[in-house]
Amino acid sequence: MDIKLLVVDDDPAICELLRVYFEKEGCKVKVAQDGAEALNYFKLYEPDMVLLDVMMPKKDGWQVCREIREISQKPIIMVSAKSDTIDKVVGLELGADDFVVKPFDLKELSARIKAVMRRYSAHAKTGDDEVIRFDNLEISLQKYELKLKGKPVDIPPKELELLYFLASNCTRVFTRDQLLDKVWGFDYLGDSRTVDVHVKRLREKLKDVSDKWVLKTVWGVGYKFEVLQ
Amino acid sequence: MDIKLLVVDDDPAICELLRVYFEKEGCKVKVAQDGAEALNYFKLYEPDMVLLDVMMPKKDGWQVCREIREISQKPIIMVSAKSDTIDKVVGLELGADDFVVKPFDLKELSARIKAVMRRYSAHAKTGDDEVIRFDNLEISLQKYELKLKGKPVDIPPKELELLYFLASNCTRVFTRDQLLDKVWGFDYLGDSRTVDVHVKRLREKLKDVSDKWVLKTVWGVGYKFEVLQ
DNA sequence: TAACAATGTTCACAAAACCTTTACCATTAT
DNA sequence: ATAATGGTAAAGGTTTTGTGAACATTGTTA
Repeated sequence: MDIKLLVVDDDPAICELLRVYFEKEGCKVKVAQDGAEALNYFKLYEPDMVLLDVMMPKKDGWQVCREIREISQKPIIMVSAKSDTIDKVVGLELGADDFVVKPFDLKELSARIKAVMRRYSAHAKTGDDEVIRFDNLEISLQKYELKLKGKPVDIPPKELELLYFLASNCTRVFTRDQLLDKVWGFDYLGDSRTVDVHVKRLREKLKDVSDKWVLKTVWGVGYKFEVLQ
Repeated sequence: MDIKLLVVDDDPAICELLRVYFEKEGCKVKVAQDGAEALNYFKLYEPDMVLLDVMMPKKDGWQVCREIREISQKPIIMVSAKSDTIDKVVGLELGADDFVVKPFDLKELSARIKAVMRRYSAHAKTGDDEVIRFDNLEISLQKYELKLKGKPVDIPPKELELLYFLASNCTRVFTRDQLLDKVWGFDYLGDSRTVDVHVKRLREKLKDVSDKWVLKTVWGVGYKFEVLQ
């Protein structure tokens, strides 16, 4: 990975960790400790990508993200301690390209950086609205919207994310633990029966919508989005 | 939670507390009181996860973590009295999977163990879809699906696993005990007639599906998936 | 700030699916 | 013929899942 990286975090230990790791990966790394410094370095240093912590004194990550977006479309990955869905949405709305939750796995972060760079260089601006479609079903992550039989239906974020994940990996079975991992996040602490309840509520909403697909229980294993016929 | 746990702490009271608690949770627990002992037990006992105290006489937790990482990728949770960020960063850099601060809440610790195990097992098998195919027969472990003559057929997990095993080792005979071993698990305690019943139910489902293979009884020995012609 | 609404999580119990054992009969080998 | 082995139906018993309701959390509004 041969890119210029700007790391923005008020915690020197984390900055140092990231610097060491990504220099070993072959990146050039510049570090900024607060929002103002970040903006200065961004203009001077012209990095290929920004790793931006959300919680910082003075100017927070959202503000920095907004200001960078006024002058550049370079990819930004937000880093936060909160796994809050709203945060994720806010971040993506402000033009961030990805979102990583502390404590992060360095390997995963590295993979995400590569993925974002790939997207960025492939189509600098395709504005890819990732929409999943099946019979009478339409899910847009960009709009965070669910349409059944063509009509928008209110749905809580977690349910939407779960349905989106299952539908975009249709026919494949996932255990509850795998779903917690993929949808709730790898650092989620909680009961796997939570998945059951979300599936139950999804099924209520999806009842009588289509007979060409179904949220199926695979006994002893987990759930899958099954496509029929 | 059915895992083997290695607890490393120089305080016997804490070891005992953890041992009692996690045995009640269904784990097997081994205790080591210092770093050297920890490494020996790790090699001998082959635990699924290590709970590792940072501050210990002689060899400290960092050192133990480093040495375990030289021989294994098994998950490690570091336990420390300091909530210092530096500690956390160092720990994660050394390859620890999570970090818990004393005094800890047993429930939270338990939840973290589950979360780490989830991550670990999710990463461990980036399963390609291993599909078994014979005439009019298709078994996918990833989809947990059985197709006969191209059409999906509902089937309980044990039956699917048994058929999958036999078909993926076709023409070879297995005794009931071997099947219990391979399909049910080496620690399964039960009657070997259980296999008969599953074979019977499989045969019902597989009747009239194909004449190019068959679940055959090898008298006095066991069963095999036989390919004809 | 307090009350409220929406969402997410946990819990307990009911329901369903599945697995195992048992008993009895059929088949095979000697 | 008889002893050993396999097939099968049915009866529990166990595990897993569904579900309603309570509780917790978060964000919103008055």
